[in-house]
Amino acid sequence: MDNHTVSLLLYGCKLARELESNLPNSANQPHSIADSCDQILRVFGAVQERIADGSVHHQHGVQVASFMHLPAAVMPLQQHHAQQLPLQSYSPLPAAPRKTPFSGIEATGASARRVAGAEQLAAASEGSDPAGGMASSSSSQFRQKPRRSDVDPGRRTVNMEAPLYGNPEIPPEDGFIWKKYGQKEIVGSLFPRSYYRCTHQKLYQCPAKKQVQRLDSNPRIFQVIYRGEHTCHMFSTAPSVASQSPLRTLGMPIVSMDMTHVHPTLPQLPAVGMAPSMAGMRDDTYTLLADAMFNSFHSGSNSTTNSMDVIFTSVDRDHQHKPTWLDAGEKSEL
DNA sequence: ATAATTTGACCCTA
DNA sequence: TAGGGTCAAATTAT
Repeated sequence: MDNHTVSLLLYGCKLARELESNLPNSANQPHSIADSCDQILRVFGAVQERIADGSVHHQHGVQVASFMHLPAAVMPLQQHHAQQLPLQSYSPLPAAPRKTPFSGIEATGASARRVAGAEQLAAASEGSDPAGGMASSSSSQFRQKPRRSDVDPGRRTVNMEAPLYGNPEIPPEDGFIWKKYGQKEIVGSLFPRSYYRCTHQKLYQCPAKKQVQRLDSNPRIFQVIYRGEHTCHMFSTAPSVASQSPLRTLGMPIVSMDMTHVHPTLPQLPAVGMAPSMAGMRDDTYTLLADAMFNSFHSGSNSTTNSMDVIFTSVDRDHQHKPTWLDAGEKSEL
């Protein structure tokens, strides 16, 4: 059995372990479980095929890195690994496409589907009454005066439908991690408005905020008003950056640790989980590779020597900064 | 023990 | 002055 097949096998085992550990949380999300099972089956199916084919794909370099060669078919849905997001279903609302928090971001696989869904949910109401549905259920007596936030140029409004499964009162995930800091009853609105800020606001001075309010006219729909841009393209909070990556074609979840996007006043961050050799890596490709590998492997938090160390040790050794685990053809593409 | 959420009070703007 | 946005102590969850 070649390294690639072994890697696939280990990957399948990893998925199975994750399914097991997440089972208590996703017991009421049969689709999530079904997706995980399906993916596990596909991975093991691929292993079976490779064994049956006697496919020997001799590879040099670091064994675990050959996950990067996984066929696209077995890679989707892995945003779940990146940040333990509950897999939720979105029902797109008819609305004109517009800028969203995901604008400028391309992705493939489930990640792309999730983002695309959010894009489709983008409301046509930017610049309109922030109370949105409130207006539909209230007469002009509740017409809100335009406030400072209404003319905020950085404001984006998105309508998102509640997940099909789970508690419909919980607003759907949008790929970022938010910390709730307030809730207000809004005059003329049946539902309170919740205020969230990026969970990394303190650590990275990320200014991103959002307001979430259910529409009076359709309580299943959440109007989400985003304000401020994420500067915390670190760890697993943001779908993030760089659209041109070979990884996207593999459907890898991309979560950037690109330090160039972090607030300029910040000191050099300790880069938790990063091997020292990451620090000097400027090339986006390597950053993205690192992100993908980090997110793919780091969920097993108890393994202190994760594959990242192996990978970047090998990268470090390579003065040309070409990962040793890439095929020659792939190297030439970088 | 720590992190996240709730909620009343306060501040700012129209 | 009303109402939206934020703060921060208290409460709850993990």
